[in-house]
Amino acid sequence: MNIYDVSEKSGVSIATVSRVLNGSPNVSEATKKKVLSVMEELGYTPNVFARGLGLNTMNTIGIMCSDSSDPFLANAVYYLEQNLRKNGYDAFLCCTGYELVNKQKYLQLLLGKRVDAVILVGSSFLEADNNGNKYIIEAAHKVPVMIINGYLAHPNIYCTVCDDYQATYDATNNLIKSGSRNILYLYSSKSYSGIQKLNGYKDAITSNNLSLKDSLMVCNSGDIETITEVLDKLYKNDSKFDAIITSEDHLAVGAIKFAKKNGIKIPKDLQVIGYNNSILSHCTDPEISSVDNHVEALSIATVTNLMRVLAKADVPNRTTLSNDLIKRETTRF
Amino acid sequence: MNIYDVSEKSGVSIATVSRVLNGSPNVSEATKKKVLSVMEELGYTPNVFARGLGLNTMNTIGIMCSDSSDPFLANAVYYLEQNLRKNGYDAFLCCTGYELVNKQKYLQLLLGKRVDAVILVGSSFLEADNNGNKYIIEAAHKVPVMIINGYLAHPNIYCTVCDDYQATYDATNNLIKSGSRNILYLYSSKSYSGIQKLNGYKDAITSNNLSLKDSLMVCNSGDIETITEVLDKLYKNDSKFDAIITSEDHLAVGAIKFAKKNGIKIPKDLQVIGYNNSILSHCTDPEISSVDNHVEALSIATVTNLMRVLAKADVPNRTTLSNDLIKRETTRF
DNA sequence: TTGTAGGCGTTATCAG
DNA sequence: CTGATAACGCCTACAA
Repeated sequence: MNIYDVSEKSGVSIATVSRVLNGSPNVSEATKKKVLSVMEELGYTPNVFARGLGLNTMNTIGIMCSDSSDPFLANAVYYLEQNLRKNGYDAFLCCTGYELVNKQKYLQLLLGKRVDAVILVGSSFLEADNNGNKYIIEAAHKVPVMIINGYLAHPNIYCTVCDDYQATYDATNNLIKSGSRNILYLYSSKSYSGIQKLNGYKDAITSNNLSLKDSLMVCNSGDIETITEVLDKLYKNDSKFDAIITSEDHLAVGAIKFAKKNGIKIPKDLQVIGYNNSILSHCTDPEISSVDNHVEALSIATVTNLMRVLAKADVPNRTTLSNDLIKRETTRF
Repeated sequence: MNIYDVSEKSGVSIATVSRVLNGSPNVSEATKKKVLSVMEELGYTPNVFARGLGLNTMNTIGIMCSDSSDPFLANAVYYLEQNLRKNGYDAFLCCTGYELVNKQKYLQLLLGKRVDAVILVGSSFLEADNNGNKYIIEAAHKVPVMIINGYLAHPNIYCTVCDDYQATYDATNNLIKSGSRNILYLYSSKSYSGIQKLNGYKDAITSNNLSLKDSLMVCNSGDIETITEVLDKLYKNDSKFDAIITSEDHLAVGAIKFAKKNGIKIPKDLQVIGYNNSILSHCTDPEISSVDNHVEALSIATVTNLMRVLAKADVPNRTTLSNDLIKRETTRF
């Protein structure tokens, strides 16, 4: 079943069939109608491989994420796929894990599949060491590279980030204004956005003339239970804190559990702020005030930018979206 | 940069280059070595479109799920992608939503991309009305169709399901054995697995000589807050229940919140069982006893079966995996 | 408005 | 073991 069968059955040349297929205006209404009806009758579907061979594209975008089961990333992947499809693109999903060698290997695989562009979801793709980002830059020589929540200044790389610095700054500032003095910053990774948030925290502390303490900046990549224990230990070791701001909702869940365990009242004696405004923030009691980073908006902006890039339109290297704190029951302001 | 360039530079014909490319044994060690080094030098990558055109496959599998941001589905997609890749296949992701027309449309799109098989994740793909499943059967005429958590008896359709009937039966049974008499079954959808669970519940009730009450089987697809309200209303309307078994963890979260709101002690006066053993079951206080349906095992079994199908090996139409109840703090047994 | 013919980069079938 | 050549199915000048 190919273009020749259609051509034969409808009594026109394959060129005309092809024209109909691609909506060329240079076809008479009559033949167009005839060809279409024959296609329908035969149940003809153009072969994407042959088409790809000629046009050197199959309208496919590669989505890379370290772990698509992470709630934030899962959401991003979901919205990306939806919006890509709206624009006629299919999405290759590629879960790389967190090791550099795998990220490199999978990016190569994707390029080997001749995708039209690559979208990297999550700042975990950017290494602190710039050497670790070479593979991304190399890829950008071949196809546009879109990055969500990470920034790399290079031609053909387009980043969509949310303003994590400002959000954390504001959140910390609000905690201070509402009376907290010893604010613990709890984060799980030193990725691009992890650093942004950390800086927001630091600047808010110092600009309020409070002193920055290393003991109040804790990095731990463990799960809820681990986090609960970590906080417990800090507390028992006489670390004083009256607020916790986190880089991920599950860390905030750990904070809630820690407080309950030790009979600490939230938000009276301890304020807690989560990040991502995921379903987790609704599950606990009290429910967690959390920073909403607008995954959907991030995803839409990324796809919109990508479409412009593919259309050779002008697109800025970085697009920044603002975040909003969703106030629930773990904050006093 | 194509096979001709390599051929020319290495002084052999394109046929030989192709043989090297495909690991044919009929190539002398010497020429093989030479060709490989030239490929390396030129940074040659075979064109997947041309290859696809010849072989009529690009080693691609379509994954369809209604909503990849749902924690359970997100996990499944993650494990599927990982295991497909291990077997040399790439995955097209396709989030269809819950409307039949879209499911049909997207399945066509996927087939149009000439995928080697399709995996449907989640029982939401199976309609109660068998007419609504025609599009799946039609697809099975072209490529193997794998279904996770759904069952459709038809050639070239292979289903991997977890034993939701048994799990719900056992869970309900345990609730009864531990003293509960009025058990509320709370579910969110009448999908294939939704029905399985419901039947397990019913049979456990009747086989314990308790009476089945319509008022104790509640279907609601709302979010946590909605569920809390629904339970609240039931309670205020004097509906008596001393245990709640749910078809999804978030429903159980709603149950916890309802209990807290009304000062009901868990598990003393109310036992609660969740489903999916997702991160949500760790977030609440008390933590939720939940049925683990082994998403990873389901995904692995599906991919394993698929690989066998593609290799023309014999595969049963249905593979059933058992579930396990993970006991936490909301049950007395 | 329509048709002819060449090209896209592989694979596979025959000869040698 | 190697090489020439015909598919694979579509797009697109160029010609008519």
